[in-house]
Amino acid sequence: MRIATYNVNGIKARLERVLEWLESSAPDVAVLQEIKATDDSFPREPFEERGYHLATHGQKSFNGVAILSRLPLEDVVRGLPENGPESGPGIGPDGAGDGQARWIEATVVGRRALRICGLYLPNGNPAPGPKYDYKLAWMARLLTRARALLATEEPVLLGGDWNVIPEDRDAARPAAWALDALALPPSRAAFRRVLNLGYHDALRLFDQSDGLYSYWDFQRAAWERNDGIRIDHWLVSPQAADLLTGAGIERDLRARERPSDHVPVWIEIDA
DNA sequence: ATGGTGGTTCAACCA
Repeated sequence: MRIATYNVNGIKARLERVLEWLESSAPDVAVLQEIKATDDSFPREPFEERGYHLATHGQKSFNGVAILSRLPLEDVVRGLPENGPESGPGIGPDGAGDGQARWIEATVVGRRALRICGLYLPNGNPAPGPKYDYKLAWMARLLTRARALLATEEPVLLGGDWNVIPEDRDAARPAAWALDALALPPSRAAFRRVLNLGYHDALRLFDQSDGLYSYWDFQRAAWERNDGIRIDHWLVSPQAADLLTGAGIERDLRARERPSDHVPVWIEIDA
């Protein structure tokens, strides 16, 4: 089964690109981020006509996540649970913990049942500040959820725009990101805490090379200069890692007309 | 230090 993550940066503006990609890449399941649409305004029909089941968790103007699947989506959960008050600030700058639509999960049953989570982790800039506090609090909630999912001993896939550059080798110009919320040590440590639970960075199980990027800024000709970063990831549980047969980045999509600033990252899983 | 580009919604925010 081929499973992909794609930050589309606006489903309405990107609809044709996304439909082309579904045709050419043919993922069985896809998690989308930054749909920037409410559940009511998401263009469902083009996806359903192409044989995809669809679950959205959207909001007006910003954020928003979705899951597409050729197989039915079961037990859909929208929103990341809050931690208790003992675990630190769980609310964002707007006072809303789950007011931002950044998390969706569902089960897809092929030959195995897979729990698939799509996430759009807060950017966190500028750091320090309330937005960075929100990022770290959100990552603490994510860690709690990741731990609970691990306890099921089922294959779990955490895919999306993590807004974390895990290591310096994941940036063309690491020094330029040293003080950015995507690369600050607390961001990297919170990302590693998920790995330390036992999850694996799927791409790194197959490719240890430098120069693997999933995002190039629209500004300063970042794509033309290959000034990229790797921030879109699949973190997979041990039971899911057992089934993995490949992973990759669809870099070429960044060169198309009116692309997203992100490209899809996929995994292939024997399930 | 600033501004560069793009999406959404409609002056400003987010990335």
